Amino acid sequence: MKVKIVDVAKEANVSVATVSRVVNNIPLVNEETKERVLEAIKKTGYKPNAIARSLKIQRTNTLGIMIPDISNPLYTEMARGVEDICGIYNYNIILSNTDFSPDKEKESLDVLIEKQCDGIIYIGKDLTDEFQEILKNAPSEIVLGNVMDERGDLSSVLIDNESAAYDLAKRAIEKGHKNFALFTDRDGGFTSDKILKGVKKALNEADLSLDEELIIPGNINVKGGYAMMNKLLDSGKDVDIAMTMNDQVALGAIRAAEERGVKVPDDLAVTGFNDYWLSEWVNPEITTVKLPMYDIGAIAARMLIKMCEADEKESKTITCPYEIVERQSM
Amino acid sequence: MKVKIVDVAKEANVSVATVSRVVNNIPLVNEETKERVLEAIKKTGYKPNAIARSLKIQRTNTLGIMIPDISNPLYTEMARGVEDICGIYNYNIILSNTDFSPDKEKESLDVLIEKQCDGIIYIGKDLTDEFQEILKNAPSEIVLGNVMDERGDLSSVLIDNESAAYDLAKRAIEKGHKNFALFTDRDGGFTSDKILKGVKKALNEADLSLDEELIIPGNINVKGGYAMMNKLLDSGKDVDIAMTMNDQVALGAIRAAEERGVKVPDDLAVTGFNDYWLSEWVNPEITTVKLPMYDIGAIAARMLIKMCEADEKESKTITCPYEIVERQSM
DNA sequence: ATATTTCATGTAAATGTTATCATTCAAAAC
DNA sequence: GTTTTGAATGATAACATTTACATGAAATAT
Repeated sequence: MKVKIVDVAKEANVSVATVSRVVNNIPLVNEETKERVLEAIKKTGYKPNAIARSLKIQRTNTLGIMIPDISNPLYTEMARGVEDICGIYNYNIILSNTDFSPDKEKESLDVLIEKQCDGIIYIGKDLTDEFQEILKNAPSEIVLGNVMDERGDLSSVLIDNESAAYDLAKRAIEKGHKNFALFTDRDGGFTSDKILKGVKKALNEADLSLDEELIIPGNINVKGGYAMMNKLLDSGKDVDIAMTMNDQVALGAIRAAEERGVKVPDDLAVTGFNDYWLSEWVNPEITTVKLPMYDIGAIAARMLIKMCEADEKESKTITCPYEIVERQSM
Repeated sequence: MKVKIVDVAKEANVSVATVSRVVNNIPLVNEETKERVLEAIKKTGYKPNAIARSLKIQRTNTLGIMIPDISNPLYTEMARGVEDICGIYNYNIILSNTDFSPDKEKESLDVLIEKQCDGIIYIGKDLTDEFQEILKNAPSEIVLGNVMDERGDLSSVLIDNESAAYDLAKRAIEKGHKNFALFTDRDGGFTSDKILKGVKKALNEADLSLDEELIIPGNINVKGGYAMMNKLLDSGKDVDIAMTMNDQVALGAIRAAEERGVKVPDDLAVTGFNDYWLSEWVNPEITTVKLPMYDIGAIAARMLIKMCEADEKESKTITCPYEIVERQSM
């Protein structure tokens, strides 16, 4: 049988209130009795029941985190950032994979709310109007990670993907590239849109244009990159550079190119997006833009915890800096 | 103010008991009143309070998972396996990073127990006697993931790393390799020990021996691999093959070798361990052994949930199969 | 000496559920 | 017409805490 607060109270010959006081480090308890209670706790092996405690104090010290796929390197860094901050502030994390499925997202959110998470971090690649509405009405505090609430006012911490893509494209233009191909996300989404926009803007400013047929959609992973590059090469079009949405895609693309005898970067430049550790360990090393995914998670968590503790209700959006990192593939 | 069961009861003009019955899908409630209650739930926006429920029924439907580092590809797959199974059986996950720190492990465990997790999955690279004792006495059910309890009887699901290393080394010997180097974990641990043992066994059987000076310890990541290979090459010893404990290490090692003009696999073979998706996308593709990390997580979770639901207390250990996958680096 | 303050402790209500037991009421059985 | 059954519902005691309030004793002030 599990030992509870009344058991240690009996053991120490005090009331449960007193035990509760020493457990929660509330002063106003005599040093000597405190000693006795501590003794009793050790002897009985008492561990407070956080569930009962939460019910009473109406806080769980728990954050819910909705994330598309914890095993996807894109998201795992963010999760770690959240985790580390939670560790510092003594919060726990309930994890929920959503797999980009709206149904799973709704389900997850319900569960997190029912479990009385003090706050919830929503990480995804897009935010539908419908879900925005649902989040807005949630009883828990909400912060969006790497997702923008374009029509609403939910707090969020994100990256200016459009500028990042713009900068990277501009750099490419400066290097003399003129004929661009762009590998986009077949499932669309916020990030993909912004990158497309940024690239187009850079091209426009340089009086270049993007051949719509060279906007090639595919899956955002190595295989997808491999496939998209093959499609590009099959098209027979004249291209200087292929910009991708992600380093893994770039890796797959480079592989496909080299298998067909196309040298990167001499015959064709390739860029990644969202620096991944492996990108400087492959050959050629991938030129990309470094996005501080860990920081996004950490900042979002800190923000959320602040929202939970103070009732500082004003919603903020924080934009994190990125950094173009030029390596060998362009 | 949050709406609770009594609010719904008032709205629907029934007792809380009845509402609870319809929420929990207990029969014996009239179809018409059920309708009315459902209506009231929708109208009030009632969401059951899982905390209160858990307190009453003495179960949380929550699994705790202790994991060294969620952002480490080594562990992230396992986490995903756990997650998926939990999704199916309607459990939630409380995540706790331990960073290989015994102190953090103890802390984590306490928190998970206090939060009344029905079961806990411990993932690590080693199990100290002290912690084994602590786990054995924990009030929650415990399953070890990829960790062996050598002197105890805790349930676990693992891989026969020794055999895997043995098989891989044997394959190397068959290919004519004679002079082995081995890159081990500077921090030691269960996996590292077993691999060393397996390799030695294979060598012994072939009347070969392992030069103790060619057992090179280092960090288990790309940089570590890079450093260990440089150390090996600096030694000037005559070596055919370097076996590593992990694909990332192999990647770093290969890079170091090629930078020094040592061709892999022609001048020197390199093997990885624990197949990682990137290993077939780099050049040369890495020969390794594929360990079903996802499955370990999934099986551990399924086992744990079974232990929580039936009080099937007998402890089991399940060993998962591995597979040598020969690619280009050896 | 009495009144007042301060400190240490105890009592008990409240947190939002579930589940046991009791109750009601109608229909069926006698 | 009375008794029995059984289905539907309600009252309420847990579940393990925290905390506002009450109490009592000792110390201080009057």
